[in-house]
Amino acid sequence: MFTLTRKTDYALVALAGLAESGARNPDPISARELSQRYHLPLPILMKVLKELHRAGIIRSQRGVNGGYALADSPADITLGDVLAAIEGPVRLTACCEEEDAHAQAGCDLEARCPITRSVQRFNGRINGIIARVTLADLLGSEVDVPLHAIGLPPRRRSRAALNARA
Amino acid sequence: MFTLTRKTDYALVALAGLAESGARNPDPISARELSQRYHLPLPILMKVLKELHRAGIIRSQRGVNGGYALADSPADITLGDVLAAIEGPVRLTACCEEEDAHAQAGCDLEARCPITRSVQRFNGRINGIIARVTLADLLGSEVDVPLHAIGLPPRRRSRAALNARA
DNA sequence: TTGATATGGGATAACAACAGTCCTATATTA
DNA sequence: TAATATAGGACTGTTGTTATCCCATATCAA
Repeated sequence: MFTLTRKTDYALVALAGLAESGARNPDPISARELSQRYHLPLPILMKVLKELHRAGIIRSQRGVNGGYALADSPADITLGDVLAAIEGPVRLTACCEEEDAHAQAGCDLEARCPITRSVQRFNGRINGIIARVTLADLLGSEVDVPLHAIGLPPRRRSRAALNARA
Repeated sequence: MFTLTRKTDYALVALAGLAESGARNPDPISARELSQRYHLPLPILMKVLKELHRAGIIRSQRGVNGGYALADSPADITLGDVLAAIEGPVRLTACCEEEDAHAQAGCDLEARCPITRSVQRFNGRINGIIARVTLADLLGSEVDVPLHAIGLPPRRRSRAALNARA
């Protein structure tokens, strides 16, 4: 279904909160405060924030009055960064390994597979897109901007629509 | 991770096989033959083919010399059709319900969520893209064609790369 | 120095989705 | 009638997600 995990949801909301707040105030925000502001379950949010910190997306301040703040400008934090931090690298199939890895582990039909090349190329496109959508885009409801000049042929009718007609 | 399920993998390979074969020969191909040709596990492949048939993507012929064939030209079968048939509709989050549905079921932070609109828009973009990538594209290793004029700003360095530098 | 606050790093268990197997019914052909 | 092949669904083991909890460490203020 291509659905984001709930942890990723929480991560995006929390990052949006940090971005909005950080624009006005340099003080870090605690997990508890974020949890209350957006009604996110505290234990899971804490876990998510730890993972974002480990990935270098946010910086932390321990102790009283501590909390988290973005490590970079919202325009420099991408959806790809967040997905990689929470869910791991985006790979459509097992044959879409990272460049450096010893590729093609697991799939034994590789040799005669008619779609490996295309799937790998499409996987690259997806990674290219999520590497360009930034937190600033998500905040500004400007997702259309980085994607609007996409230049594709007209959208096809869905199969469901075709069947409904018959 | 955005990973396709194995059933979707099998579906795409099987459809590619049907497309290639159907271009030369109108006879249907059995599940067993597809299984042998591409080394796909037969029981799961049979299940997948049934689901593709129920979705109207392929047509079937029962009995001796029976099997499956594409219901349409490869240029008219989209990745979106296949994903919807095997994995259900593509939704990034719970707040990306189908247009007709009674939306926003489940997420209780909806009201103050800072990213709902943008995520919904991005979800729409993804559905637009998978509705334009066809089986013919996947077969012809021409996925670049429908996506190449994407006109996006340069790809950003990944966070991992930035951290490695430090 | 002590206590309160907050993050850092796991360990662990409940739950849902996926992957895979199996059985029976139905249709078609030889 | 026998063999082949799809139609439909029940069922189970595995995996990944979701969620909770515990203890260690750092910081600040009284």
